[in-house]
Amino acid sequence: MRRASDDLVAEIEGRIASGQFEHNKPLPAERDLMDTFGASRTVVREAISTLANRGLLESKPRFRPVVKKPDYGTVLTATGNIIEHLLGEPGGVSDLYKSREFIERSLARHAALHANKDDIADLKAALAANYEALDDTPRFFQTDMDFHGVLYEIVRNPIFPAIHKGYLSWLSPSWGKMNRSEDHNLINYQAHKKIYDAILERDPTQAEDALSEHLAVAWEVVKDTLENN
Amino acid sequence: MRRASDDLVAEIEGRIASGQFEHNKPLPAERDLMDTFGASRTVVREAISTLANRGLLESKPRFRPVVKKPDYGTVLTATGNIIEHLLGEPGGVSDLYKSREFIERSLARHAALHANKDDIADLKAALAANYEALDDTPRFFQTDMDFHGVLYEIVRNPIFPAIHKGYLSWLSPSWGKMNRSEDHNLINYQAHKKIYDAILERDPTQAEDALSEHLAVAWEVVKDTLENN
DNA sequence: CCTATGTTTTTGGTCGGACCAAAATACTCT
DNA sequence: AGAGTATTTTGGTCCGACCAAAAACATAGG
Repeated sequence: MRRASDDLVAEIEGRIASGQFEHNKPLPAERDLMDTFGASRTVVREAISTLANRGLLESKPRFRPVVKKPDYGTVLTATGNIIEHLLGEPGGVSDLYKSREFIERSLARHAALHANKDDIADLKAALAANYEALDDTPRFFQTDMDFHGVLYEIVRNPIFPAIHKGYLSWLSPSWGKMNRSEDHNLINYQAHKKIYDAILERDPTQAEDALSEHLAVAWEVVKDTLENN
Repeated sequence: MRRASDDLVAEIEGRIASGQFEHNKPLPAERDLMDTFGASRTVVREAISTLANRGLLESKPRFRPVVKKPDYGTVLTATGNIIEHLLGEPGGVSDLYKSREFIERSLARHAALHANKDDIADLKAALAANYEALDDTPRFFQTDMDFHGVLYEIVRNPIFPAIHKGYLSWLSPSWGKMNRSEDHNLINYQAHKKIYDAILERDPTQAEDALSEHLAVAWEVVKDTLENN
C-alpha cells in the first residue's frame, strides 16, 4: 500500500528533476500545491517534510522551502544526523577516523602516481598557504584542511571532495576540542611537506607512509582529548 | 526559530538512544505519544515522519513504526533516494563505479599487506563458492558479490562493509541489465583467482592491478549495456 | 486446552476547517 | 522615491472527524 503523500513526493521530485521547479527558487505556497495536485494540506505538508529530509528542499521554519537539486554534498548533509548518532557510540569516532586514514593513504598513493603539473602546483600552493599561516592557528587549521582537500581533488571524481567535506563536518567537533598550538602547526606543516615531497618524487609508498604517520600522530592527540572529555 | 516537532524529534531520539524505546520494537501509538508528550497529533506525526526519513524509525503504512537504532547500514539506506537521483545524471553511474574501483583497489592492496590466516581462509572459501557456481549464473552473481565483500571485511572497520552494501544496492540496477553468461562467469572467476593469488603471495601491486583490471573489464560491459538502454 | 473464526476496538492515513504570528505585499504619507 | 504602516498571504499548530486496515478480544468448535 502506498501513502497519498508518496505520489506527491514523486510528482514534485519529477518537477525538480525536470527543472519545472527551479533550483534555488522557492516552492509554490502550500495552498497552491493543494490546488495544483488536488491534495489536502496534510498530504502536501507531509510531502514537503519528506522532501526536505531527503535534501531536495531546504526548509527554514516560516519560510518557503527552497528547491535544491541534489549533488554529492546533499548526500552528506542528509546523513549528518545519523552519523552524529554513530559517533556517540563507543568506537564511532575511531572507526570514522580510521576510514579517513585509509582513504587518504590511498589518495596520497594515487597522487604520487598520477598527479599532473596542475595538481602539483595546487599542492605547492596549499603547502605555501600552510606555511604562511604557521603563527595564526585558526587560519592554519583552514589551510590544513585545504591541503588535504587537494588530495581529494586529484582523483577527479566529484564523490571524493564530497567525502572530504563529510569528514570535516563530522570529525571537526572532536577535532575542535583538540589542543592546538604553534608547535602543533609546525609538526603538521612538516608532515604536509613530507607528503608533498614524496608526491613530487613520485614515490607512492613514501607518500602513503607519510600521510599515514601524519594522521596517526594527529589521532593520538585527538584520542587523548576525547578521553579527557 | 524552532518547530514544535523538532523538540519531539529530539525527545524521541533521546529515548531511542537511551533504550527507553527499544530497538526493533514498535513505537507507542500516535495517540499515546500525544498524551505522553502533550503534543498534538499533527506534531507527533511530523516527528515520526522526520525520524522515519532519518532512518531511526522504519515505518510501513498502516503499521506501527519500528524503532531502529542506527548503524552504518542505516546511513546507506537513508541516502539511497538521493543517490538514485545522482545516478540519473550524466556520468553519475560512472563516477560511482570509479569510486568503487578506487576503494577496492586500495582494499586489495591492503589485503595483500595485512590479511591474516582467517582472512585468507575466507577469501579461499569465497573463491571456492565462486567456482562451484560457475554454471549457475544467479548464484554466481551472489558469490561474486560475496567475494568482493570479503575484501571489505579485511580492514576490520564496520564502515567498509556498509559501503560495500551501498555499492551493491546502487549499482546493481545498472548491473542487472548486463548480459550475463557462463563465459562471463569464467572470466570473472579467473579474475578473482588472480586477485586471490596475488594476496596469497603478499604482492600488493599485483593484487591492486588484478582487481583494477577485473573491474575495468566489467565496466566496459556495463557501459555498453547502459548506452544501449 | 488449543485452534479457528467472527466481532469489537484501536490505530494509522486523510480530510477540512480554524487560528496565530510572522513574512510578504500593498498602500499610504511625507 | 523612500520610509513607515496597514493588509493579505503563508507556514506552523491544533482540533475533530471519518475510513479502512490491523490488532485485540471473544466466541465457537475440535
